[in-house]
Amino acid sequence: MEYKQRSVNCGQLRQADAGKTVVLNGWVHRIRNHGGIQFINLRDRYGITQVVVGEDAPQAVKELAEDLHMEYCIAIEGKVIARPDSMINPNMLTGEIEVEALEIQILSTSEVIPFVIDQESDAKEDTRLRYRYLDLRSQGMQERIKLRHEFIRSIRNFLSGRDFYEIETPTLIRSTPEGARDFLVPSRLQAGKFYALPQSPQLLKQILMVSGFDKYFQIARCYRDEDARGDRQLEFTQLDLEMSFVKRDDVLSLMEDLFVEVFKEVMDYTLPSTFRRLTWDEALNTYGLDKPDLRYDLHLVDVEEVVKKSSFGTFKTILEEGGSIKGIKAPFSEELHYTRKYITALEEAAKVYGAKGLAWMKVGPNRTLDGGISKFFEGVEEEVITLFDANEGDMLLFVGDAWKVTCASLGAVRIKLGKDLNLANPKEFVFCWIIDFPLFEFNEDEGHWEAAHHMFSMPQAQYLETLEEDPGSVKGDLYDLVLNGYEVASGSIRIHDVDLQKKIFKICNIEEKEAEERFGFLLNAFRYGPPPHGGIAPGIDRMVMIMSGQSSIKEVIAFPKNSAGISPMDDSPSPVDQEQLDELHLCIKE
RNA sequence: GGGGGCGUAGCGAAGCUGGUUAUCGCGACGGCCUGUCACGCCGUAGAUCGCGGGUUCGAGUCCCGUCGCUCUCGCCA
Repeated sequence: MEYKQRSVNCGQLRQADAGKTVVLNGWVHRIRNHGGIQFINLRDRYGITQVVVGEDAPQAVKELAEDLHMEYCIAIEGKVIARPDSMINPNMLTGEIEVEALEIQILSTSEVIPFVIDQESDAKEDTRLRYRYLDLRSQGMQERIKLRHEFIRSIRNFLSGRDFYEIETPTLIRSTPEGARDFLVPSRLQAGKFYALPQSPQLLKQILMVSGFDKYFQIARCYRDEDARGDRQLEFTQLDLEMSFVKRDDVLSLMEDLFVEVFKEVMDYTLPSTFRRLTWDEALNTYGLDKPDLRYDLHLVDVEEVVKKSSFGTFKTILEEGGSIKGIKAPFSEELHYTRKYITALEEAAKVYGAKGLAWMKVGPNRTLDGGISKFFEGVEEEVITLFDANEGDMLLFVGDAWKVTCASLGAVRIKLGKDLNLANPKEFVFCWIIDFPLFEFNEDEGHWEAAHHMFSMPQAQYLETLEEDPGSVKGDLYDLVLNGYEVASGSIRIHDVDLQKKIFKICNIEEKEAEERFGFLLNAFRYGPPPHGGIAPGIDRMVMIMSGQSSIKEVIAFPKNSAGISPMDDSPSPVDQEQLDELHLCIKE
């Protein structure tokens, strides 16, 4: 079809363009028909331009204009007119001008759309995903997809400038069933055998280090067959990165430099040149979780000493049994009243993470304690108040339980308070490092130790001697990067010593034969002069989500899946033909 | 697998303790309108109230079951 191709886009024209004859291509965003005069807002990726069809317009244009409907794709040829001052629309990029239509071509028509394209679609997520092609037309989605592009481009620029090579690794790889569940791909050529989609390019990038590509990165798609969450999809994108001859701090400072530059470039946001570091122990003890939102300070307080002096038997028993008692101060608030109902809501948040209850007391006038469990603290009020740096109207909340439960429960209370008290500035971005993670955790169900992160992370030097005797105490050269309460990157210095690697396998209850089967190719590579190396992998989707102020990763992925792993647009996953199954040597179990 | 929330017209919502013909906005359709920019005004159509069963004289509303969506715990090296 012959049609007029655009000479300008819909976000471009200004007063200075007045008088020009232009062609615009775009979608009919809104029509305002006043009888004698008609306004058409024409939209494309770049903006919206007002087109006028007035009394003087050619008859053919007037007739065609009457036929237009929302989301028709059209071409307009017209003359740029400067609007008189009184008609300038300051809310539009192109509000200084309008285009007087001389010719209109309908490039394609649209059926009645299921929801109106607006700044943000107000349709339910399910509907938005079914008609994702329409949802993506909204300004909000367009902006987020653009931000994502610029974020990735800026990362590529920075790393290329630092001598990194971007190297692709296969997405059909060997299944190594640790960690998350693998997505499997049946092999046609090798009957009964399967590829797996990578949970991350972990082993391949380590092998690239053995190959001498000492600075590698990749914008890598990763696949984990686990239940989705607001910040988790079946497939997601990581900046996968690895370097040789580096120590932990080299990786951390590279990331700091990277994000300082990228945030400046794509957000015009100035980050500090280094990020705060918390050890894993500190993070849990102080904030209750390993991904604290440090935009606000609200922290947990260890109250074991004062509990010992109190008469609160329940808590004392917990201490005697090796548990942990902590508290948090909910600061006095004009807006939020600490009613019974609200305390119950906080308690519910704590219970999700295993707390049996949430004890409380109020700080009264003249440094007194009221209500709740305050009667058990007679005589030590001053100590409690000092400990929390509390003032009248503050509420003190306590959990006593196993250390992890206490931390996690109060961490959840902290997050709820932060949300309800609006403590976090949505325009602020606060990074921090969590370092010194434990290398192993004990799997109660299976009765053996397993890697807390993955099995290729280096134990810290001072634990090398006692590795096997006391795995629980071993800290690894592991680090997470946290942004506004989300884990946005995770990495470690890797093991590059075959014997040490075998020792780790053994602690994780993996027999030599089994290790050989699964990771033999890595161990083989390690026989030929592997360099010391380490890396990290920031999650692209999560970071763009946070940067764009969203709380769901789906808002920054063009075609995401829903929480059941279904793509409502193309209705995948879908059944396949018997023929396909036969070729793959598969049969479906009823 | 567990817990919370939701499901009413194409879309988004209201519908309190059960009670006539299920309401509103957007959108659609018809009409009027020469300066709007979320245009305005008049009118019209459009709903097996997710589905199945039950209680009742009477169910969108109550009960049981079921399906779907969503958030979340578990899970996510």
